[in-house]
Amino acid sequence: MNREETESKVKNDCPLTYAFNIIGGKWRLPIIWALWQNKTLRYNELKRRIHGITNMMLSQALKEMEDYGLVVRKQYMEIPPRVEYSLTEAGMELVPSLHSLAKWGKQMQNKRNSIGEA
Amino acid sequence: MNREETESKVKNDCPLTYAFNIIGGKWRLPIIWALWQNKTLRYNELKRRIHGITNMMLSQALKEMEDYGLVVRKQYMEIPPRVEYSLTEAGMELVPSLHSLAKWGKQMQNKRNSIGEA
DNA sequence: CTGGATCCCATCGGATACTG
DNA sequence: CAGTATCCGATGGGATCCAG
Repeated sequence: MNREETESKVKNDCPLTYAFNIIGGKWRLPIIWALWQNKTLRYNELKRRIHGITNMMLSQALKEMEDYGLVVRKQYMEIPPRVEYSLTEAGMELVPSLHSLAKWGKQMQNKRNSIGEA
Repeated sequence: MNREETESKVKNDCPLTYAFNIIGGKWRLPIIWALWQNKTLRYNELKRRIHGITNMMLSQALKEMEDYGLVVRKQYMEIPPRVEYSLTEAGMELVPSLHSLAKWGKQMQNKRNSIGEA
C-alpha cells in the first residue's frame, strides 16, 4: 500500500478500469439504479428497496460512492435523524452507459435461452 | 450451490448484472481490449501483451469467456501446438458500450485531478 | 433512524510446479 | 507451445451486536 494507490486505492491504469473500480462491487449498481429511479431516498428507504443488503454494506457502499462523487449525502439535523441520498451529475451521466451495457447483457441472455431451439 | 445458479453461476437478476458478471474480474477487460486491437492472437502473444497475468489466470479467463460466447478458441492440430483467440460478434458488440464507460471514467479522472486548481 | 465495530468465511487472484 | 494441479494469501461480503 505504499505505491501511488495511496489516495483512493484505485489503479489509474485506464479510464475503463477506473470506471469499473468505481461502479464495481455487489451493491453499487443496485444503489445507483434505485437512486436513479427515485431521485432522492432516505437511508431506510434505500435499504428496503435493495432487499438483502445489510446496514454495513449499504453505509459502506454509500460512503465510497460519495467519495467518488457519485452520490450526494444530505443530512438534516433533526430528531429523529434524517439523511437523504441522491445521484450527482456524474452519477446520472453514468446511466446511459449502463443502459447500453444492459442492452448488450439482454442480448446475451436471450442467446443463452435460445440455444436449444432450431 | 443448489439454486438456479447451477448452469453458469451467474445470477440472472437483471441484464446489467448479467453483463457485469460476464466482463467482471481482473483480467477480462484487458483481454477483450487486446483481442479487439489485434483481431486474433495466440496464447503466448496474449500473455505477453497483458503483462503480469499468469498462465492460470489467462487460461481460466479465456475458458470462461469462451463459455459466455465472448471469445472464440481455434486450435490447430500441429506440433508445436497453436491456438488462436479472437472476439466473437457478441464480444465486438460489447466494445462500444465499453468505450462509453471509458469516456465517463475519463471525465471522472479529470475531475479528481483538477480538485486543487481554480 | 442512521449508522459503526468486530469477527468470520467464501471467493478470487496468484505463485509455483508439472504435463501433453 | 499451451495449458493444468495444487496450494495459499489477500480481499470482499456478511452476520451480529453496539452507538449517537
